[in-house]
Amino acid sequence: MDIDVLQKIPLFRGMTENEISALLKSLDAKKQNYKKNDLILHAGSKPGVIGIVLSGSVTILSDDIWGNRTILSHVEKGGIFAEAYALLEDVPMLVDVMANEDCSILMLGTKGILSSVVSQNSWDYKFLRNLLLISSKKNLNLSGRSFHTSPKTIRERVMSYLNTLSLQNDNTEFDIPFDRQQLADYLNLERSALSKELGKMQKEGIIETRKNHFKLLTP
Amino acid sequence: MDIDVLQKIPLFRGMTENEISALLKSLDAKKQNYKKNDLILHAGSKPGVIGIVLSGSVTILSDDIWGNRTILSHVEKGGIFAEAYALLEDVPMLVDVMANEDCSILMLGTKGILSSVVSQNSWDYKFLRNLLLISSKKNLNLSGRSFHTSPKTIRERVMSYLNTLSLQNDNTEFDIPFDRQQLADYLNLERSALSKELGKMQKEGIIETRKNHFKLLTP
DNA sequence: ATAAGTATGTTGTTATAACCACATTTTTGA
DNA sequence: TCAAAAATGTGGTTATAACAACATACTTAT
Repeated sequence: MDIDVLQKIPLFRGMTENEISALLKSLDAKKQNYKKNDLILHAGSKPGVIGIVLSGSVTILSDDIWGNRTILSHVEKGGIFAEAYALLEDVPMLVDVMANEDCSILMLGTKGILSSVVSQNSWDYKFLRNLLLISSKKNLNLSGRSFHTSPKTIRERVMSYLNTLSLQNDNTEFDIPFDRQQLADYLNLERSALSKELGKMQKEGIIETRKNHFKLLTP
Repeated sequence: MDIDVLQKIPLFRGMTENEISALLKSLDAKKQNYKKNDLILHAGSKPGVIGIVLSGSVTILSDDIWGNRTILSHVEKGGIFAEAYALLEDVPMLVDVMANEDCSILMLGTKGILSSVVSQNSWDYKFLRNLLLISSKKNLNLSGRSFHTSPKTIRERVMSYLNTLSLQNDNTEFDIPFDRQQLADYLNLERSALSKELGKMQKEGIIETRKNHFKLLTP
């Protein structure tokens, strides 16, 4: 295990090599390799591990009992998955985790990690802190998306999203990090329907847009 | 400040009275009262505080620049809000927090709480642990909802939701915690449209339902 | 037991988003 | 710089969800 690789991962930020190797031993770290489409964790189980993507990427998905598959998200190199399930030990997973391509995963057994009431060693406090930071970021992303996708009309979803971007940039003019297809996916819309609506909004003088650059107009 | 009241709040779980009062002092705790519809925190600001609802309840909402208001969620007594923003100190709030009724709020200034690399006292480790637990739970709830609301058709959203409940209960027969209106709100649907679809699904022999009891049939 | 109130179901209409097929523009790379 | 590919836009059609208005069932309190 290359400790110096791990030091660059957000989960291990601020930790010394010694702390990381103590952590790995203590949490029974196991590196595992998967082939594309291998099932890594499955819905209904309680694996009690945090998965860290060392290479490749994984897909979070769900198959329902009628056979429909839905892709929920991807986790890239350096990202972690299943951490919420690992911490809430009695909640069964509601999703599957599958190898999106050949990948290697580091599994940390977190059983009982939240049960001690005091910091026991030099790394557990940092580990909790990093987990909390990651969890908070995921939270903000999730609630932002849920916010943008709750309106029923395309217009409202777009407005909600652009308004947020404007706030974040503290400017009515800004770039978005998506192309049209990605924006449509993010807002749970059909691409061409989104294009159509953006066109209308321009004609109505509400926005100006070219590629991923947007300008909000308030007449 | 009644410490024994705080001990019942998840954020302070496992802490002694001494620890809680040390924490309150250290985090510059301030109790504040708000009248219904008072703005407690506003979009664009970086308050750097965790809000704890001691009595009453608050609403998380967003007003966009075109004047449309969207209600995002409610936080009841004992719940906390703005914690993700408090921890990610440079992210401006994307939402407003408003008093849903007369309420009293305990504000904790968390500035720099994540900057120390070691546990400094007897409460910070417990505090981080509780925050992480709360954050993880919010995460699971958020991603679950986002999952259930991403399909475009009513049928698929309902199936997704019921399938999850079935998994959680490890049974094809279960009760849901919503009435029809609440389920519609949760799935971002119109109530009568939901009723219609549930009726269809029963006729087709996919489900059986009466009130909030459901049974999944797989023919 | 009954009336009032609330929740749920039903029907028909309308608005709108998905979908499809293709045109146009932009990007890429040879 | 040109051809190919990718991204984006447009128009028409269809499916479906929202909406409105009302009927029925189920609760609750008196």
